Amino acid sequence: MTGSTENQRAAPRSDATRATILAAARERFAADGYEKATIRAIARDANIDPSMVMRYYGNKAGLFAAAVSIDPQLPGLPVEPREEIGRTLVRHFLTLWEENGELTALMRVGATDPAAADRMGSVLREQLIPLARHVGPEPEQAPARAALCASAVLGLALTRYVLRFPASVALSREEIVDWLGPTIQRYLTAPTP
Amino acid sequence: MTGSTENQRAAPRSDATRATILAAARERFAADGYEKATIRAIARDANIDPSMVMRYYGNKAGLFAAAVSIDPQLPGLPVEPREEIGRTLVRHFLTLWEENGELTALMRVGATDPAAADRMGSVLREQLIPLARHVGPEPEQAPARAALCASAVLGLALTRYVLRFPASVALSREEIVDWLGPTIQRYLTAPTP
DNA sequence: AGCGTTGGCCAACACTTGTTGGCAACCATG
DNA sequence: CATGGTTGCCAACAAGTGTTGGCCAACGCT
Repeated sequence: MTGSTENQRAAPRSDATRATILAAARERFAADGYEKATIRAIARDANIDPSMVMRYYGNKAGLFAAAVSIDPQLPGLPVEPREEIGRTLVRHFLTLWEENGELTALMRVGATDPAAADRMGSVLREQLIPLARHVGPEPEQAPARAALCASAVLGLALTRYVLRFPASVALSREEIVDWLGPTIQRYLTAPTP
Repeated sequence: MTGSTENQRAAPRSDATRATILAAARERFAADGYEKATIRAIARDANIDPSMVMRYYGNKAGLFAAAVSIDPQLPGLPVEPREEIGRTLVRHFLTLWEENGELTALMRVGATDPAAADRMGSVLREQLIPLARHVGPEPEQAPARAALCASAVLGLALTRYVLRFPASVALSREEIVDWLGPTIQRYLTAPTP
């Protein structure tokens, strides 16, 4: 099964539908969450038979795992104007969220599924906390500071992209950066209050 | 059917199981979200037959509506040391969240169900925005300021009570007040950045 | 006692879900 | 041409869902 020693005869057209399924899955998961996004609905969106989804991705969990891959490249961020890191982070997360809607899906699912929740937590553990340790004072406070940053960023994502509060959706990118930037900056670098 | 012109003969013992069902429903909804919290599971928790749930609450939606009633009495808050309103609000929300877990249920459900999302939004509309209008400068900015406060508070609730990030759970009540208080204060009262 | 009302359970319905196996068409290679 | 693997669809399965109606036991009344 897909174990190919010499599979170079031009991409089979299955790859096309494979991608189509994945795209449909992303949209559905983002829009409806895990349970309400049924395989049948996803297959219908992709103009494909439900059984094909199973063939390509094994089961629903596998499809979800494939649909939502997350890695905000935090280590690649410019830390340099150190008093600007708050704004930089907010901008980074905003583009991240607007470019791929899978993040919304991940939040919707994480609200009920522990596995997805842990997946979000891994970003905190492996990227945000190290960043906080690197950029802020008193390294042993890094987890707390990072958690606060996460709550600020995810809170905005929640009200804006998941719950879609009109007042939150109405905020412009610049407003958000101007308001949230200093908050993140303080959470990361300010001395303990 | 239940159309009673004269139903005053002392609380029937059905009220007891009625309450038992409601309690079980709250826990299940909070723990599992709307779809995964099945009527059968709730009934099992309440040591009752599933059909009783239907009899008492009509249908699943009705049960959820009854289980999750939310009204943070924001208007009743002391606004007075006006430079303390940030801390006051954070403390208020923390106790609110710790006293009744239905709020966690509401967030879990709001992540996928638009009706529940709107229900959360109503709190913003009817209580937070008026508060922001009353306490902050430039009343026409009240929606934006209130939305930012909501994102901060809900973000913490998300990471702490829903996703249960260890780093967020580890925060003490005082730490949270000390960190989030100034943030809310700034969102509400600071001049436009 | 007999009566109706109430609180409760059981079994079943109709439906949707994820998932599986069999079968028809294609397409490149021998 | 034949062959074998790929790509796809159809029909069905078993399990779980919300929901309904009928039946039984206990209680309060006259």
